[in-house]
Formats: sequence, C-alpha cells, structure tokens
Amino acid sequence: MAAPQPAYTPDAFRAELHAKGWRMTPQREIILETFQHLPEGEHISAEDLYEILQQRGENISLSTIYRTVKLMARMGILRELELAEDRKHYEINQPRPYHHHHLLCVKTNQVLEFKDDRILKISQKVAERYGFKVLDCQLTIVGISPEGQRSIF
Amino acid sequence: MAAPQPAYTPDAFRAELHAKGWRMTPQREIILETFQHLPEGEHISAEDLYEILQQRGENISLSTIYRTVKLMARMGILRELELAEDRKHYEINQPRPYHHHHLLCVKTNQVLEFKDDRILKISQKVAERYGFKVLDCQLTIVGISPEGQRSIF
DNA sequence: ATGCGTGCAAAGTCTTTGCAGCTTC
DNA sequence: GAAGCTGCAAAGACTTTGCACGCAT
Repeated sequence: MAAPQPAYTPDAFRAELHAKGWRMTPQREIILETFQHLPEGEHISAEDLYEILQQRGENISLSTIYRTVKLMARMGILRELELAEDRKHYEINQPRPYHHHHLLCVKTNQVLEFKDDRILKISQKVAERYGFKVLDCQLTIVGISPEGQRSIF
Repeated sequence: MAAPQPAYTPDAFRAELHAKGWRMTPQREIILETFQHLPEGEHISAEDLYEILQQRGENISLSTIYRTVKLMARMGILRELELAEDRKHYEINQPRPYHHHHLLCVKTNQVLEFKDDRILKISQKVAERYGFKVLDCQLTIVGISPEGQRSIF
C-alpha cells in the first residue's frame, strides 16, 4: 500500500538549490509549478513551455527555460524524453506508481504511455549492480502502430 | 537454446528495399556493413560514421549518411539512441540475446551497457496489447555513477 | 556587497532540403 | 527510360552562449 506521494515543494527545490550553491528565482518556481500542474503524462518541449507561460502572462525568456529545464533534469526533477523526431520533451519525474513509459510508432509518430512496475524494479537492481543512484528510467518501445501497419510508408 | 543468429545480409536488405519500391546502392551496402562490423555495443553518430568511412577511403557524403541511417532506423535495421546530450547515435538492432540497454550518468555522461531478457519480453507483451509490431525496445536508466556521486557537480 | 540568474541577440551545432546529374531497376 | 539516389551547398531548426543588468543571499 503506497502512501500518497507528497508534492515536490518550492521549498524543497530551494533547499536543493542552496545545497549546491545555487539560487531560487521566481522563474524557477513558476517553471516547477507549471510542470506540476500539467495533466499526468503530458510532456512538453521548451518552446511549448514558453508558449504556455506567455499565455499566462509570464514573460520568461526561452534562454531561461532552456537553462532551467536542463538544470531540473540534471537534478532528477524532470525527465528528459526524446520521443519526437526533432526536439526534447520534459515532464515531472513522478515516483512509482506514477512512473510511466512510452510506446512509439516510427511511421505515424504516435506516442502511447503505459505503466509497468517491473521496469523500475529491474532498473534499481541493475543500477545497484553498478553503484549508480537511479534518477529515472525509461523504457521506450519503438514499433509500428496498427495504423502504421496499414500505411504503405 | 537459441540458434546462432544469421547476419542480416545485403541481399535481405535489397529485398526489403525493393518491396517498398526503393533501391540498393553501393553507399547503402557499405553503411550496412560498417554497422555490422562495429564492435558489439558500439554506437556511433552520423558524423562518426562519416569519419570512419573517410578513413577507409569511402567518399560517402554526410547527407547520404543522414538519409541512410534514418531510413535504416525506420526499417528497424538500426536502433536510434539518444544517450548523448547533443546528437543521435546508431547501432545495429541485434535480436535477443544480443539486445542490450543503457545506464547513463547525468554528471559524467558515462554510458554503460547491460542485458536483460525480461525487457524484451515485457515490451512484446505491451506492444501486443496495443496492436504494435515491435522494432526495438530500449530501457535507459538515468542516474548518477559512483564517480558522479563523488563530484560536487 | 557578491556573484548567480535573466534577457536579448548573436552564434553554434546538428540535420534537412533543393537541385542537377548519375545510377538502379 | 523512369524514378530513385547522391553530393554539394544552402537553408532550417533547435539550443547554447556572451554580456550587461538585476536580483537573491
């Protein structure tokens, strides 16, 4: 029985930043919150985030967004996904059982999510074997969707 | 007991190309062979491949390389990996039990390989559930290596 | 007060594309 | 012979970086 997962708070973020000699800023807090309020499983690109913030009237530069998401990914707060052909996408790195993985179609570029607790367990075992601390694990299944199988390519 | 895995021959490649109305060329054959002769687990970028070919005296343009590796990845012959920060890497998509996965350190960028037969089994089950045909599956564990844990970031 | 972070614009890097000529089927 | 493929150069797309100013500590 898993306990409800407490949200990663701005204060926790601040503390982690301080521990490394870094600083909390309004921009970083807004970006954290924005990711936390994204519907589950939704992953966005730097540019997507920029537009979301623009529409909310938050003027945070693209540079800052790029710098911040990279920082947060390195801290393990965000997962960096490379599912689309062209650009990276990010999403909150939810702990199990919210952890999910992706099924990707090379023909239609369709992306489906699925969950499987075994993946994280396997990952933790493997990481332990090599002395790694796990921040995230992603199983990406690349294949051809039913629609893709019908198309002639 | 798995039977020895027959290599994917130029003829098989040719046949698959023809089935789609495409053509075999010397460049494509050389690229296929180059990937097949790479040490197991070695994955290279388009530019790496370009340099390898240059050194072998094969003048194949970067454009052709980009076009060919993308084509071969879509055909399931190559796996497209996004382990490095910047560019895509490719390797032959070996069938089980040669299939391997990656453990990546966000601090040192170190990449380790490991094998685990369960991953492919799980992937096939999941794909089946959604009607997908599996071309490849990649479990990437992102974490911090022992060396990375010692560094101050 | 110190020095990290932000914004802007410019520069970079990897990748794609238009086109003419060559090659494969 | 028709259509796909290659090479070259140019264009494109995403991301990073230099610098001056502002803000967190």
